[in-house]
Amino acid sequence: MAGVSVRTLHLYDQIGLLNPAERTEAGYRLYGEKELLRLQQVLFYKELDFPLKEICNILDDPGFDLYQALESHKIALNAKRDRIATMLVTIDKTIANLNGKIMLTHEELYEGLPKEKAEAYRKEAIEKWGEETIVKSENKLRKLNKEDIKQLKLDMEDINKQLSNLMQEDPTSPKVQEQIARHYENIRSFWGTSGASDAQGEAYAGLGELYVSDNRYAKVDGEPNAEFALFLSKAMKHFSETRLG
Amino acid sequence: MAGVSVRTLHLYDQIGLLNPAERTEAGYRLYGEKELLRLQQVLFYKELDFPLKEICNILDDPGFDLYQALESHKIALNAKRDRIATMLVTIDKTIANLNGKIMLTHEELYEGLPKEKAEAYRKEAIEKWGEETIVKSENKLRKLNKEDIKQLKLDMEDINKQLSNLMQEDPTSPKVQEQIARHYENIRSFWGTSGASDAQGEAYAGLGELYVSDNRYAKVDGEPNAEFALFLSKAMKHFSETRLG
DNA sequence: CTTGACTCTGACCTTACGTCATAGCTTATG
DNA sequence: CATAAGCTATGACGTAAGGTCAGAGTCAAG
Repeated sequence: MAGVSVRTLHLYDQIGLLNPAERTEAGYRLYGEKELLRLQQVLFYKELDFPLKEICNILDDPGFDLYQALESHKIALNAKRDRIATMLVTIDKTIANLNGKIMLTHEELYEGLPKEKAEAYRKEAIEKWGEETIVKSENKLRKLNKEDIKQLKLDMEDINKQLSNLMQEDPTSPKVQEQIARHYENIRSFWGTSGASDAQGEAYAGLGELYVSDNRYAKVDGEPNAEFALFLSKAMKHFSETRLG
Repeated sequence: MAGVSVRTLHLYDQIGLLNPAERTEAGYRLYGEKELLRLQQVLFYKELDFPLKEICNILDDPGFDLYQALESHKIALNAKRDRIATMLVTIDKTIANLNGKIMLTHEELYEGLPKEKAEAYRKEAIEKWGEETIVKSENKLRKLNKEDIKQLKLDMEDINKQLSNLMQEDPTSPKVQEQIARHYENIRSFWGTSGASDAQGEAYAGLGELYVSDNRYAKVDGEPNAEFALFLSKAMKHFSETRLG
């Protein structure tokens, strides 16, 4: 009738938030105009995410301090909003990093695919991430010729091998950081320097976090290796703070 | 040890999200480094408000589409954030209206209080709503002399009497709207016109909503009257839309 | 050996309902 | 009038992510 389910009315009746005006012989609940008005009030506060118990107090306790309730509720909501904002930033970073890595695999895919399939795949990719991202990336890739790419891939393999052999070292040690510097330059060749340069540090550290949160990327001998991921992320974080910050 | 409770570890073990590396004879759970790393991943996604079940999939299902998960999660978070923003606006409006009404009662209080008590009350009020609000309001009130205030109060009583006698009428009828216009002017004398003028309409309609959501304000013969509140809010809404919008 | 601090399992509690089962009521139709 | 469709009532269980409690076992220190 008014956008609330029967079950909801049962519940409100049960907790004394909204009692029916009367019952029929058969026990059916009957609500009058007064109850509809009260329901409006209940829904108003429910829209503000007040718990039902507190709505009870607001409506029934004459000494209830509505001000303080609103103010503290406002503070709580602000905190929630801030937390969501933080989460959105983190998600965006994660997606950006994921895109960065996927670009690498793209290049591998494009290389070995017949043109038709590559075209179909491209369409799908555009649907997923939007045209802009894809086109940007392709433009970047076009500037690299096949020899460049092959070389970068070989370099990356070597860097990974070196780093996986240094896993027992301190991630901040010069030996490790030297390889990390190579790693960074290699990654940057794919990413280009299109991002705002002062954000590159964060992006690189974020990529390290990605390695930890998604085990598909940090591999040793072809197998995902969580310890290697953590090692890399520490080393990359240190690098970004000391050399890119 | 790592910011998670024992109960949490029990739960994660139970749902297969994080199983201990082994158990002692006595059944104690033992976690190795690998498990700590996995815990980091779990916490990462939990911070993003992913449900535990989905974290299971992210970490264990190799065919899981992390992109789509992140994108749709992002959409959901955006919706949540927007909803919270709306709630904050509504709360602010409600508080502002409440303040507006409280200012009226303030003036009554200040009038009859000895200076010391008034001063103490003022301090408390400043703590609650911030100095700016209070000072603004006091400046406004100072411009009105006692005769003005007395007259406004008498007018308001008359307006309320007239309106309560019109409760059976259509809230949009000219007779009602004529009294509502008086009501608006009277209120405005207290509020001043300090708000952005294009927001006055919304503020007035919002005051009407307040009457519905808080039964302390709309009274007939000194008694709260929910029907009168609804009648007033409808009439005020119509007024703000036709005359202030 | 005892004590205190820890762990184990199992169970119940929280929010605001949705869903289901069983039973009774109401109403339209044959 | 009988019956079936569609409503309602009550009671119960399930949800997410643990918190809290109870009773029992375990560990290290004094």
